[in-house]
Amino acid sequence: MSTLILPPQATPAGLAVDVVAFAMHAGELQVLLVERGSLPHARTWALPGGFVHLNEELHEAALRELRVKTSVELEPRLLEQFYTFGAVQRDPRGRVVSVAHMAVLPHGTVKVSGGGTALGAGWFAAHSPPPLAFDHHQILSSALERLQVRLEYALLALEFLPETFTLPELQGVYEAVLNKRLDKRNFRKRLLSQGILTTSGERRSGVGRPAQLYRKASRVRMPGSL
Amino acid sequence: MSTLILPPQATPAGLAVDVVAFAMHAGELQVLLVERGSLPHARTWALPGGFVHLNEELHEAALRELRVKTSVELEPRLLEQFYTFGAVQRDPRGRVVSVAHMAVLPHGTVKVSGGGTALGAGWFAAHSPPPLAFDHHQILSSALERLQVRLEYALLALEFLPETFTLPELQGVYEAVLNKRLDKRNFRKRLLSQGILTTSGERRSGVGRPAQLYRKASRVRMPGSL
DNA sequence: ACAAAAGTGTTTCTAATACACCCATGT
DNA sequence: ACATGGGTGTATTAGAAACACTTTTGT
Repeated sequence: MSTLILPPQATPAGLAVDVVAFAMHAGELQVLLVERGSLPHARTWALPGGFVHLNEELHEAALRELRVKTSVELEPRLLEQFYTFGAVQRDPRGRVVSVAHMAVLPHGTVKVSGGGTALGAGWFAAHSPPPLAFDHHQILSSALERLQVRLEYALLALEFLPETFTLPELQGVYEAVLNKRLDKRNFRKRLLSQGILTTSGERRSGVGRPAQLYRKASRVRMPGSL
Repeated sequence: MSTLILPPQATPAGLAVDVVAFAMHAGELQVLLVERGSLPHARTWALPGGFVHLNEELHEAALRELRVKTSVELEPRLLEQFYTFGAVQRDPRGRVVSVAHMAVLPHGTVKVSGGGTALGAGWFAAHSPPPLAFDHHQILSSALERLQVRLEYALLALEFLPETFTLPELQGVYEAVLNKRLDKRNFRKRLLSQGILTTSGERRSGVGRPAQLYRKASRVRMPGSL
């Protein structure tokens, strides 16, 4: 396997990544956007993203762009590629394909600020975003769909919360992501019957009756075991 | 929105597409492979694919590569992007990302031959393929998973068959894709209760009792209608 | 007549839904 | 005491799964 050069028909397209980073704030599903500081679309809100470096894996590039452009410090709890947007005219500068990633940031990720070429960064309601640069509105819609599909599957909702949380908080994540109300009793039945939560024995105070705290079960219960 | 040139940090990576084209032959799920005629991996089986042209949409490139490399003439019944493989070292020639597509070819797609740089083309058992070039084994596995997930959803199984077909044939598609046996009675109940099939009134002859022919319902029955 | 493949019903179990009241705490 | 939010149980329905024999044709 000798090292060859790319053949002449290889298109030197620009290779970019964009990141749709979700988090829960104020009981709402929010998405992290940056204000572009350079052309095209200067001073327009956009998804954090940029060009992939030559010796950088796609997910590394996504992580780097997220960190540099928004100054978030916490590790994303999930970061996965979900679709590649490659329409010929999607970027006025030339042929640029963007491998779009979806990220979930844990609770506590609030402070963000611009970095690199971004003038600023901020959180916006994911279901009603401001006007966005390029085809980023399409990318966001597509990410929302994927997030909704993956919510049940794979305990994804837990990634939005701190280590311990109450059932009403967890239900809030479901409702914010699915953008609809759920029945409290059925929700609890469904979640608890899966055996993936254990009570943390403690209670959190506030207005009204305190809620039981839960955490992810250290070892997931197999069907048939106690 | 003026036309700018790509900034210096834009990586000129090679942009390729690969196509995992499935079809049913001899009661088995098969995948279309080509024998590479040039380096690297010359004389190794690989997925049909190649570089995207500068003014070509991704799905157009996938369709072109499928046609040129394998000489298939029929239109794919489904052709959709499913994942982008971009590991830095996946191609010894340099940085090449491949937007992988999954295709379903209808019944009757049998004759294939090499074209372009492909020495030959052929059908192989999708669940036990020969050794493949690059990371194509991983791409194939990934496509199989996606195919299985999408099988129920969207009447995908019908795309493997000719316009009219028998229920045992349809069940054969499910069994071949899922790689497991299904119960005949439950299968028929499930499919017929969806109201998406109508009998074609005719019967096909062969060994044993002839089977009823079906076709996709011209207008899908809505819940509540007759 | 027999071999081969198509066709057919019932029972059981599980999961989803709809729905209304009592409980524990802070003020 | 009351306002606030947390917690609980039952009945109904729909879909999934398990399971064996009869029918129609060609030879």
